[in-house]
Amino acid sequence: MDNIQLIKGSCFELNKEIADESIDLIVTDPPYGMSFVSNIRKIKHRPIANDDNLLWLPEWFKDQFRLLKDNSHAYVFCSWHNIDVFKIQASNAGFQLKNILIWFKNNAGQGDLFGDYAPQYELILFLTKGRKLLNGKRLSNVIRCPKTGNENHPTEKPVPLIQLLIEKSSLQGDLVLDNFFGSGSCAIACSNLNRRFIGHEIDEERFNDANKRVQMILSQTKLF
Amino acid sequence: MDNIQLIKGSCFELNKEIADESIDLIVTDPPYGMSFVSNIRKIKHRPIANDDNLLWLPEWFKDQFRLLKDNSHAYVFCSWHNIDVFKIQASNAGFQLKNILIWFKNNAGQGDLFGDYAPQYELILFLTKGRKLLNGKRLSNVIRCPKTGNENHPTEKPVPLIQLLIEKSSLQGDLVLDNFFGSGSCAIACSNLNRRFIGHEIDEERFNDANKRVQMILSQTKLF
DNA sequence: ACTACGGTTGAATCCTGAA
DNA sequence: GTTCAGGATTCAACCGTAG
Repeated sequence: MDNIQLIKGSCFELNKEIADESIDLIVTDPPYGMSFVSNIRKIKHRPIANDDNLLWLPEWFKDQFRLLKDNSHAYVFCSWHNIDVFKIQASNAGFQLKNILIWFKNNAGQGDLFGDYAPQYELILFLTKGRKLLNGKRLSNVIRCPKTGNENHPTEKPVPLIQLLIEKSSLQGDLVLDNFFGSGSCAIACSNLNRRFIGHEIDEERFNDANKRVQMILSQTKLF
Repeated sequence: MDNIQLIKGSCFELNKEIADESIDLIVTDPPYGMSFVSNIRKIKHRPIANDDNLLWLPEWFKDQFRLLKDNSHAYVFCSWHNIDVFKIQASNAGFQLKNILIWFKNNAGQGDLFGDYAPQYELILFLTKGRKLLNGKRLSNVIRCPKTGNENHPTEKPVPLIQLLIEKSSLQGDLVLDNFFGSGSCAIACSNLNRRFIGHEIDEERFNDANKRVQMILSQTKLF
């Protein structure tokens, strides 16, 4: 059985195949519910699946709570636009919202150029099921990390950022779940840190890209 | 008539004396609804009035909306603990939530030392009534500013931070409202920037302290 | 190690014009 | 009138390179 499992398909279906309380850590970047299509690039990226509404969110959070072991952590990215919905639904599902972390990016986004402040952060819900201590020294809830990304994955999360979260909340050999792995940053972080990984991605093209990216890392790892 | 008016009493009552659409800008730091009593200091500070629940929030936001001129801005501090309530009630009152700013402090707070990330920011709701452009160059929605404060006012907001918000969203001579002026930072910022100010504080001791602080600034200003 | 400088980028929103 | 789709737009911060 592979330690890094990338599965193509809908997490809403595929989660049913995962046993209750079998996951040590959740790190995921779900659709924000913003119908986001970047307009900055000449070639527009494809819309993000399930990004047009958040009707799936309540059941999804409940499923995450079911899958996670007791005394474990979950990190869920979101934006301030829907922070109220994410916060309320995470609580409804049984999670304790322990903190809201700030991913403070290197450069700002666009938006209303004259009537608004420039967006330069994203939020990360830090959720707990039971009580678990964080590894290592105490960190701030404002985390500075340069953005990565490309035309195919404008919402890609930096591997170093994901690695930080994984190291704070899991040990080697632990099983990490990411229902929306997108560009595959979490899989790569898990590979780098010797965590087991199971992830889902419904978009075929994104799945293939991430698969290539991960396979390249895995093959490099084997070489040394 | 004084340009800087500090009024002792409940804003819920005293707002009734203010005419509709007579305020150019709102900058305020209401009770966060956390029943916050600091354990850090030897002399525990007195509980914050109206901090045991947020039942007053819907009507308060509606009143703020009534008082504010069209095409104007409001800045309301809050913490992530109740961001959902603040966000929803601000919208219900008619405001557009244009952004959520991050006040990124220089040093972190306490809290759960082993099971949590250290709190190092506070949130500021950036609300609009109608459309108004920001003055000056485009700023990030993450604002770095060192924390100030003392034993009497553990939640004191830095004058430079308040001045930044006031300068972005108002002109000289404009009238700024702060229903919960606490340590009086907003009054001082207004004095420094030649804005008119009207503010309320229900706690007698805090009112007196702020009054002294402001009178000292005003008397210094007159000397030169 | 430090400074200077050019190149690149951005989970967006507004406005316009067509339907 | 109203909705909707598509195009145009900021500049500050950061990075990499060179001196």
